[in-house]
Amino acid sequence: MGRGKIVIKKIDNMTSRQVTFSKRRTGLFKKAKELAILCDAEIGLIIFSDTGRLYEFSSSNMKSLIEKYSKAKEENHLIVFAASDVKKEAASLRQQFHNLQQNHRKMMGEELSGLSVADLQNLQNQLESSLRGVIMRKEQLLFQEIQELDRKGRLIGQENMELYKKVNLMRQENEQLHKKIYETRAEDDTDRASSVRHSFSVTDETYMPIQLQLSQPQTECHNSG
Amino acid sequence: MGRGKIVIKKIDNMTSRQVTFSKRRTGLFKKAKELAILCDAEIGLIIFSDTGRLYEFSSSNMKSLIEKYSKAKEENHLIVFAASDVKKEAASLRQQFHNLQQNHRKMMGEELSGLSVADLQNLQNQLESSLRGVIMRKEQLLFQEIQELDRKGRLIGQENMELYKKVNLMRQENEQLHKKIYETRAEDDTDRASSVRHSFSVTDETYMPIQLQLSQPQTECHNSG
DNA sequence: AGCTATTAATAATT
DNA sequence: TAATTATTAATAGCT
Repeated sequence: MGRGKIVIKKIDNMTSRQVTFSKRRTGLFKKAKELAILCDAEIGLIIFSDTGRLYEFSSSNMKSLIEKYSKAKEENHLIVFAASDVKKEAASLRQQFHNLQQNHRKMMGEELSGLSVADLQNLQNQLESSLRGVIMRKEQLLFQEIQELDRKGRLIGQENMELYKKVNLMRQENEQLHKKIYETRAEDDTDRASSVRHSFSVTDETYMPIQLQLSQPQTECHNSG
Repeated sequence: MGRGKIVIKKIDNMTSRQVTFSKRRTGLFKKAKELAILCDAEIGLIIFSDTGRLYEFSSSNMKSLIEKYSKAKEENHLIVFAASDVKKEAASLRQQFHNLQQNHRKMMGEELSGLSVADLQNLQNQLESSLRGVIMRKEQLLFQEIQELDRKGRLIGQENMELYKKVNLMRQENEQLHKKIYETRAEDDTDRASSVRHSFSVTDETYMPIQLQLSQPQTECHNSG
């Protein structure tokens, strides 16, 4: 449709490129308009020239068209359409955050200058109430820990008792065995037997006090022979 | 460019409208592409058919083109371009708000179940510190108020003293006037003069104690005669 | 910017 | 729906 056929590639000559751009742009806009009217279509056309100039055509309203487009694309949905909503939410959040921060600062004992005596009394009551709650919770935890330690201590104490009973039994068995050896070998070797017997002996008390220290490993009881 | 010339108005016949839409849409896209290539332009074309179907062409990327367009328009700038930024900010604010809220709840003595004894101790220290600050501030305010009341009370007391002095002076003046009348009228009318004299008299004490109650209006002092 | 020879698009038709 | 074609519209190269 011109004096000669052309190949579709970038026009090198800047002047003729700009001329062609002007002509074809006009033609494109015209065709877009015609299509919109003839076929009752909604059309948006955005053109940036190579120099960065913006040319646009919209059969209705470009902003609403872009919003409609973004909605239709679904992926961009949030990016464009919900922008104002997000902005509102952000503003609201900023406000909420600010309020909470003010409140929190007051609770931290900062920025009290604007408060009346009544306000301060309320704040004091709140803090005292919170403090009571925190102390109560802390004491509850500490009490639970003490109970747990006590329970473990008792268990270990019982285990100790059992072990002491065993040790006592073994000591008695040992003594009897020593007696047998003493009776069999007559009276010529008293010293050696006595020394051996002493090396296996434990303290005479069968009573073992229950101790609550958990850090003492059980093995220490066996080693103390 | 067809078998006959046409006028640019909406095509009534639905079938031929759809056919024309299809043909011209193809042609429009082709021309848009050609313009983009020939003149190195950035082009975006959005078409919604009358049935609501979306057709689009972009020489580069539609999203970035829309962003560029919005930037160029300036008015729409925030709507599209800053959308992602706003979303990020909103998310960040949500997070910050949540953190602060958690923190605040703990300070309010709520939701302490997740805290260790050490955490609780820290919280207790913070609350005690805040409480000290609040009480200190409250006492400061109360002290200031007391000082102010004291100052006002003293002023009113002084005023009272002045007034009492005046009253006493007037009483003396009164008495002297009564004496003059008594001397002039001889001794025949003592009772009447005495009653009149009594109606103008005030209490004998010239001493007036300074009172700090502000709620008592000054007029009451005068009435108590 | 305007002109026009020529190509490209497309309306009507099959 | 797709292809054909007569006709109009667009425009490349020129002035």
